[in-house]
Amino acid sequence: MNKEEQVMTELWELFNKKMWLDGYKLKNRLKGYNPSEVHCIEFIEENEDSNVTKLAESFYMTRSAISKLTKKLIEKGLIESYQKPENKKEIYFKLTKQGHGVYEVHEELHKEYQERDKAVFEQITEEQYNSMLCFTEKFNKHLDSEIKKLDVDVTSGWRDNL
Amino acid sequence: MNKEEQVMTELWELFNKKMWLDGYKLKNRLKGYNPSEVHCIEFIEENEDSNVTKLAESFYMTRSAISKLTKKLIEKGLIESYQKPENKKEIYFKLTKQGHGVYEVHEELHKEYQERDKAVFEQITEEQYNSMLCFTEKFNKHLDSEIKKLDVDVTSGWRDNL
DNA sequence: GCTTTTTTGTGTCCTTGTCAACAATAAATC
DNA sequence: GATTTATTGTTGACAAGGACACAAAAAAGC
Repeated sequence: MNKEEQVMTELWELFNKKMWLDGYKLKNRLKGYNPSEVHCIEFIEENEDSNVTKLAESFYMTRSAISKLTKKLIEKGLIESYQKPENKKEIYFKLTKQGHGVYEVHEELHKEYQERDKAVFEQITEEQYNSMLCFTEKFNKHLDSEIKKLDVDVTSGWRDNL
Repeated sequence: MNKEEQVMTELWELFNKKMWLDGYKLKNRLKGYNPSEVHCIEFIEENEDSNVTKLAESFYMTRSAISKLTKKLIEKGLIESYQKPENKKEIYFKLTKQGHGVYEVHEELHKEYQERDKAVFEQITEEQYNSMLCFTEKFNKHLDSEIKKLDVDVTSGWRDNL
């Protein structure tokens, strides 16, 4: 295996493990809420005037899926929707008090993850950080342009733009 | 945002994009097969005597899901199962000719991905590679030990070991 | 201004994966 | 060697998300 493959493989495993582990902790701490819901709450808190489309773009999911997810969050009383007088089409979301409670717990959890992984990051030198950031930035830009080339809406079904 | 968060965030985005993009290409090239199926075929080809449990562990999925996936692959004529005379419990899988055809196409696709992303990897110095591999290896080992601490079976439902 | 196109959100059907319970076999314990 | 425990794979009910089609509103073109 060449180094390129090796890096990608290791990153793949890393992500699977971290997602599994974080999800496991989350389900134990926030019973009744799954990672998607919490992730959604996090985004709404941190991005003003978020709507179905913005959430879908950010999560690389369909608008359909987000529409159902937000509906459920409204029913659970975690978020509420609002509109602006000048636009009758777009529907925005914000957290309720209860939703904010979930957000806070998740923030704590996030700190716990960092604490848990501190041992790893402490060993990373400034230079190594820069190497990685250099790599991730380049790769992200590259993928953005490749996705753009397709001229496809990331938030809709496959055939929409074929 | 500190560097640690920055790295993780960028890696997260990178993976979402790459998975979306590769999945998109795959669905166009191998119509009728989805990423899970192809991923499964790939693993079976590259790991002798793979069974439901090994697949589940590797994919961080439940045995239940893999059981259904392999069943479908058998029905589609892409893989076949076999047993060993000394063990009546474990069921192993291998590819059929048709399955091997799919494997080959996926290999080509994989090379295309590499070709597509070559521009990024060419800019990475040997030293930067080593930095990243150092990081991923440490992190992977760390996560392995954290998962092991829980003493939970990754391939079964959440409550099995609680 | 009126028509056409795009954007935004939703509903229905279908696929995929989890959860939980289960049977069959193997391994461990006594 | 018999009994208990763990492993392996399967199934059915359910939940999450995608595919597709649609209506309503906004934006663009004329």
